[in-house]
Amino acid sequence: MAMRAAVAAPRGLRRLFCTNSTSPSSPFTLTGPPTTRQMGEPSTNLFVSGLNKRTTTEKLREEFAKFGEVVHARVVTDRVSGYSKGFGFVKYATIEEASKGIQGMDGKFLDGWVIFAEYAKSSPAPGQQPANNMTNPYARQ
DNA sequence: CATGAGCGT
Repeated sequence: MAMRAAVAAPRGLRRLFCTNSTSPSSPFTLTGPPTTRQMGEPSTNLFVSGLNKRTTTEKLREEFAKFGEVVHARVVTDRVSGYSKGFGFVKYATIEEASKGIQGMDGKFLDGWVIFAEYAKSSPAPGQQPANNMTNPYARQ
Protein backbone atom coordinates (compact mmCIF):
# COMPACT_ATOMS: atom_id res chain seq x y z
CA MET A 1 0.00 0.00 0.00
CA ALA A 2 2.92 2.24 0.54
CA MET A 3 3.73 1.82 -3.11
CA ARG A 4 3.86 5.48 -3.84
CA ALA A 5 5.79 6.50 -6.88
CA ALA A 6 5.60 2.98 -8.13
CA VAL A 7 8.72 2.22 -10.05
CA ALA A 8 7.90 2.25 -13.69
CA ALA A 9 11.14 0.69 -14.69
CA PRO A 10 11.07 -0.91 -18.10
CA ARG A 11 12.68 -4.15 -17.07
CA GLY A 12 14.52 -5.63 -14.14
CA LEU A 13 15.39 -2.20 -12.85
CA ARG A 14 13.08 -2.43 -9.92
CA ARG A 15 15.31 -5.04 -8.36
CA LEU A 16 17.62 -2.27 -7.29
CA PHE A 17 14.96 0.32 -6.65
CA CYS A 18 13.07 -1.74 -4.17
CA THR A 19 15.84 -1.80 -1.61
CA ASN A 20 16.15 -5.52 -1.80
CA SER A 21 17.15 -6.42 1.74
CA THR A 22 17.95 -10.04 1.08
CA SER A 23 17.75 -12.30 -1.87
CA PRO A 24 14.78 -14.66 -1.89
CA SER A 25 17.18 -17.50 -2.46
CA SER A 26 14.56 -19.25 -4.46
CA PRO A 27 15.10 -23.01 -4.14
CA PHE A 28 13.71 -23.33 -7.60
CA THR A 29 16.22 -24.31 -10.17
CA LEU A 30 16.96 -21.98 -12.99
CA THR A 31 14.98 -23.34 -15.88
CA GLY A 32 16.11 -22.42 -19.32
CA PRO A 33 19.15 -22.47 -21.54
CA PRO A 34 22.35 -21.03 -20.07
CA THR A 35 22.26 -18.38 -22.71
CA THR A 36 23.39 -14.86 -22.00
CA ARG A 37 20.85 -12.52 -20.55
CA GLN A 38 19.29 -11.01 -23.60
CA MET A 39 17.16 -8.16 -22.47
CA GLY A 40 15.08 -6.64 -25.19
CA GLU A 41 16.41 -6.57 -28.68
CA PRO A 42 20.12 -6.51 -29.45
CA SER A 43 21.29 -3.18 -30.69
CA THR A 44 24.39 -1.06 -30.64
CA ASN A 45 22.32 1.79 -29.35
CA LEU A 46 22.08 1.78 -25.59
CA PHE A 47 19.78 3.72 -23.37
CA VAL A 48 21.40 4.80 -20.16
CA SER A 49 19.19 6.00 -17.36
CA GLY A 50 19.68 6.95 -13.76
CA LEU A 51 22.36 9.41 -14.67
CA ASN A 52 23.11 12.24 -12.41
CA LYS A 53 21.57 15.45 -13.63
CA ARG A 54 25.01 16.96 -13.55
CA THR A 55 26.71 14.20 -15.48
CA THR A 56 28.12 15.26 -18.78
CA THR A 57 28.24 13.49 -22.11
CA GLU A 58 32.00 13.11 -21.95
CA LYS A 59 31.78 11.43 -18.58
CA LEU A 60 29.20 8.99 -19.83
CA ARG A 61 31.21 8.23 -22.90
CA GLU A 62 34.38 7.79 -20.93
CA GLU A 63 32.78 5.40 -18.49
CA PHE A 64 31.27 3.26 -21.21
CA ALA A 65 34.40 3.36 -23.31
CA LYS A 66 36.00 0.99 -20.82
CA PHE A 67 33.90 -1.88 -22.09
CA GLY A 68 34.10 -1.12 -25.77
CA GLU A 69 34.51 1.46 -28.44
CA VAL A 70 31.85 4.07 -28.05
CA VAL A 71 30.84 5.36 -31.43
CA HIS A 72 28.54 7.97 -30.07
CA ALA A 73 27.36 9.07 -26.68
CA ARG A 74 25.10 11.83 -25.55
CA VAL A 75 23.33 12.93 -22.44
CA VAL A 76 19.85 14.13 -23.14
CA THR A 77 19.34 17.68 -22.04
CA ASP A 78 16.44 20.00 -22.34
CA ARG A 79 16.90 22.34 -25.23
CA VAL A 80 14.87 25.04 -23.56
CA SER A 81 16.25 24.97 -20.05
CA GLY A 82 19.53 23.31 -20.83
CA TYR A 83 19.46 20.98 -17.84
CA SER A 84 20.11 17.30 -18.15
CA LYS A 85 17.02 15.13 -18.20
CA GLY A 86 18.73 12.40 -16.26
CA PHE A 87 19.35 9.93 -19.03
CA GLY A 88 21.44 9.53 -22.12
CA PHE A 89 22.35 7.31 -25.02
CA VAL A 90 25.48 5.34 -25.78
CA LYS A 91 26.20 3.69 -29.08
CA TYR A 92 28.84 1.01 -29.40
CA ALA A 93 30.61 -0.14 -32.52
CA THR A 94 29.31 -3.67 -32.19
CA ILE A 95 26.51 -5.41 -30.35
CA GLU A 96 29.03 -7.54 -28.55
CA GLU A 97 30.58 -4.51 -26.94
CA ALA A 98 27.15 -3.14 -26.23
CA SER A 99 26.24 -6.26 -24.32
CA LYS A 100 29.38 -6.00 -22.26
CA GLY A 101 28.72 -2.36 -21.63
CA ILE A 102 25.26 -3.11 -20.34
CA GLN A 103 26.33 -5.87 -18.01
CA GLY A 104 29.37 -3.87 -17.08
CA MET A 105 27.76 -0.56 -16.28
CA ASP A 106 24.25 -1.60 -15.37
CA GLY A 107 23.76 -1.15 -11.65
CA LYS A 108 26.99 0.77 -11.22
CA PHE A 109 27.51 4.07 -9.51
CA LEU A 110 28.18 7.21 -11.44
CA ASP A 111 28.56 10.54 -9.75
CA GLY A 112 26.92 9.05 -6.69
CA TRP A 113 23.89 7.71 -8.52
CA VAL A 114 23.03 4.23 -9.68
CA ILE A 115 22.89 4.07 -13.42
CA PHE A 116 21.12 1.60 -15.65
CA ALA A 117 22.11 0.51 -19.10
CA GLU A 118 19.72 -1.09 -21.53
CA TYR A 119 19.17 -1.40 -25.23
CA ALA A 120 17.57 1.70 -26.57
CA LYS A 121 14.37 1.54 -28.51
CA SER A 122 12.89 4.14 -30.77
CA SER A 123 13.89 2.40 -33.94
CA PRO A 124 11.70 2.36 -37.06
CA ALA A 125 13.07 -0.91 -38.35
CA PRO A 126 16.32 -2.87 -38.13
CA GLY A 127 18.49 -2.13 -41.09
CA GLN A 128 16.22 0.60 -42.31
CA GLN A 129 17.24 4.21 -42.21
CA PRO A 130 15.66 7.13 -43.97
CA ALA A 131 17.90 8.92 -46.39
CA ASN A 132 16.85 12.26 -45.03
CA ASN A 133 20.22 13.84 -44.82
CA MET A 134 19.48 17.01 -46.70
CA THR A 135 17.02 18.27 -44.13
CA ASN A 136 17.51 19.05 -40.52
CA PRO A 137 14.31 19.19 -38.44
CA TYR A 138 16.29 20.40 -35.45
CA ALA A 139 17.77 23.36 -37.20
CA ARG A 140 16.26 26.43 -35.74
CA GLN A 141 15.07 29.04 -38.06
C1' DC B 1 19.75 27.21 -7.43
C1' DA B 2 17.48 22.01 -8.20
C1' DT B 3 17.08 15.36 -8.50
C1' DG B 4 13.82 11.01 -11.22
C1' DA B 5 12.19 6.30 -13.39
C1' DG B 6 12.71 8.67 -18.19
C1' DC B 7 13.95 6.75 -24.87
C1' DG B 8 17.20 11.94 -27.85
C1' DT B 9 18.95 17.70 -30.67
